[in-house]
Amino acid sequence: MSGEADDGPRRVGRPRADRLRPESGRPPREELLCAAAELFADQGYAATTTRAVAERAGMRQATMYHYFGGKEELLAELLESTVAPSLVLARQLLADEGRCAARRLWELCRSDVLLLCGGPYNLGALYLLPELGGSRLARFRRMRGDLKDAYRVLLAGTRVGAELAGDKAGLTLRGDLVFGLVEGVMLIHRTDPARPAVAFAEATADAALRIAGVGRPEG
Amino acid sequence: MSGEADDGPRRVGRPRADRLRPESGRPPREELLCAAAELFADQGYAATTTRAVAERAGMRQATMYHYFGGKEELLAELLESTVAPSLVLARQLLADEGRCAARRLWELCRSDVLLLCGGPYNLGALYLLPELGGSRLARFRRMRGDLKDAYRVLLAGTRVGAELAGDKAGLTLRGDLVFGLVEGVMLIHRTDPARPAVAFAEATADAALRIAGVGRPEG
DNA sequence: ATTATCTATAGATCTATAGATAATGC
DNA sequence: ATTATCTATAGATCTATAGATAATGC
Repeated sequence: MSGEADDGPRRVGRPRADRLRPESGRPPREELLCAAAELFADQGYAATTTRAVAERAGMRQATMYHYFGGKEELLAELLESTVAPSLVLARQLLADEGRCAARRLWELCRSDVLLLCGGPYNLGALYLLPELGGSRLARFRRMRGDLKDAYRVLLAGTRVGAELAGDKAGLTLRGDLVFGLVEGVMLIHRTDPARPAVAFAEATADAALRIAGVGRPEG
Repeated sequence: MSGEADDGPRRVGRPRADRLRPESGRPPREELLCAAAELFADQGYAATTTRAVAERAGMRQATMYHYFGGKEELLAELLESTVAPSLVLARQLLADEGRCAARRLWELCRSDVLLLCGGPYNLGALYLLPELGGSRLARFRRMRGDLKDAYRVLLAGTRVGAELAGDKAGLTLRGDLVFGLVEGVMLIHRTDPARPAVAFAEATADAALRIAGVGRPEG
């Protein structure tokens, strides 16, 4: 009994005004990112106002600028945080040359779908925003390009990849189709978010290998 | 020699101000729709202003309201005009029970991709807009749902569909994956619009049948 | 008279900044 | 003193309407 409440608001700075949001406990920066993720995915980037983001995070509009330089900074950070884990996994899988390439490709697909559809917000929908052409998002686009390359390299390592070794365009096409499926299923998920994500991710990975032209590899 | 210029501007009403746009000759309503399609697909719906649409169509902002009630009306008309031809084809194919279901499914996929990627503007990108939840777009959403149903019915008619006859959820899942691929490849097309659309459409249809679990049917 | 367009603008935003305020920390 | 927040607002939009204008049609 130290004389203060549970998770007592022993926080520096002027207290917040409305207590509409019930003090999530998370740091404000994180609250802002989550609020932005949800709103961007739901209503789109351009249609989301800084006021909406801030107020969903429990603070007034101007306070957001204490943490972020503007809306675009929020978007860039969200996008990069979404693609980064996939890229880490992709590099691990690329390096793990002992294992069957088809199996590694399957794992990458599964993990990607899960990451994009499994979270509390439909982060995957961010990939579909038309604003991705923006200049500050160059780093994200590069990361996404690297990820797509990883898909292609893994595909090239499969039995089908070996068959297509001479046909560079054909290999790129198949890689793009696989990558397109993985990103495309996020649209499906948006339509029907009730479906269990894990089974959906595995079914998508299976389908990706069928596109590639190899069957599902054994565990 | 009737005494007037080529396609002489014998048009009623006050002449346009700037002659920045070189008189396309098409009716203004159509010019507006094309301008909107291009801008919505490129920059997104919310980020596109009525001024931008009107001026790309060669008129002043206010003049747009002579033809459309507002931005949302433009979007609704564009979306419906995009999905309508697919739906017509889907119904024809559903009725044509004499032919192999897999072959019909292949044709639907091919035609859809071509329609969405092949046009002068990337109309397919409109499907990805987050604004599709809006109330005035209910009719479009219903049409899109009907189209998805057609995919499912055609899939059910294939050899694989017969195998899955008992497994309703499994059949829905496969149908969604096929439909997801077709819509997803538009993302790919956005990244690389240079690739020839016809070959791309056929490759996507092939991939769709591989997802479904049937090989490419003969001509 | 009818039509298609224009100019002008009211009203409603939205972003980003300036400066005040109310906590804790020392 | 430092920090996180607030209030207030300037400046820049953007939408939609009102009303004028410049053609053709009769």
